[in-house]
Amino acid sequence: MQEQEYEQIFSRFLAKKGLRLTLPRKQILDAVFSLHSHFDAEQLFDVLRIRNAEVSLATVYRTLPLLLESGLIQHSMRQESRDVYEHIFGHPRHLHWICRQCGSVSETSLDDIMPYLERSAREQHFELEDFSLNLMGLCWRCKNENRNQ
Amino acid sequence: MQEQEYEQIFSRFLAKKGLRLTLPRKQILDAVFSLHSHFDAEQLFDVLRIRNAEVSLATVYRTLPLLLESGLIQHSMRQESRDVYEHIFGHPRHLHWICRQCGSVSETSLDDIMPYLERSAREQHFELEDFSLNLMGLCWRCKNENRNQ
DNA sequence: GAATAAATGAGATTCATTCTCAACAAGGAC
DNA sequence: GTCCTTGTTGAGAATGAATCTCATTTATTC
Ligand SMILES: [Mn+2]
Ligand SMILES: [Mn+2]
Ligand SMILES: [Zn+2]
Ligand SMILES: [Zn+2]
Repeated sequence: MQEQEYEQIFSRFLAKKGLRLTLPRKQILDAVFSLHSHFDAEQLFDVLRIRNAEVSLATVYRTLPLLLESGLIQHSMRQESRDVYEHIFGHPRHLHWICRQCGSVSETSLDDIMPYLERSAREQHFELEDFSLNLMGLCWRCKNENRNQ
Repeated sequence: MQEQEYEQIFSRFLAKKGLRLTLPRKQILDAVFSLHSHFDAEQLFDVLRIRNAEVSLATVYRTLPLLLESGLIQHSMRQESRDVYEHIFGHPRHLHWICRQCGSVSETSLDDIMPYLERSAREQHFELEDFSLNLMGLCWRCKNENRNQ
């Protein structure tokens, strides 16, 4: 398999910090990019086990902040008292609509909103690094379901 | 002291659920509205102790979801692995700029953004109940500080 | 091939939050 | 009033995601 671009990015990021792209880190990285949805630490750990990667949960927890700092993943939301992430390299930023009843999450574009946030950041001389916009309520499905009762 | 409007609101909310505005709940409510900044459960508990209200921490944790559901407070952010709230009754919604270095939080208006969110919610038939928009990065202060080193 | 610094797994620990449970109050029916 | 149901509370136990400790291993530098 050819070297992925995300691997180069992570490897360079690590090198800049005097760290190395070890096998466990590479396996975690690959697992993260094998997933195409939101995940928490435990789910990522499960994926690693399925892929026969011998990585401990401690190392998963240790690697997540590195992936965050490298910009390859983002912290997306907190659900059921777990931190939820997703990879963002190669994906446009988006916002999350979270149904409080069924827990479903859907995504929409940030295009309309970004310019305002960027302008506001500039006005305050705030160096924006990351952000999250999560909207809670009832999805159309649950809304209808509630109505029919 | 005259009865506060928030008390009426909370009382009615509770009644609708078959619950009562007991003394501990009233004391928690008053403590929440005596604060004019973000707070977490422990900080609220401290305020209650200072005000000589004999309320247990368990009751604080039990009352926060009720206050949330009543719409009197909102969950503002998560900081240092604590859930942070603030009362919103009588305050305009706003977004948070959180400095990752000094931990400071500043607020700006949501006016520019709200219409887009509301339109987007309508388009998806999503019933929006709550949301949070938190922006992480470096405040101007920390940005300058880092530059001068 | 020493010396140094980073990395790891296993298991212990932390600590915000939730749960359990026994005791207590409020309110309605009679 | 008493009985009964339901809600409320404090104290302390339990939970569990996330972090930390430490002994051991691995890579890098000189
Ligand atoms: Mn997403
Ligand atoms: Mn605020
Ligand atoms: Zn739903
Ligand atoms: Zn700062």
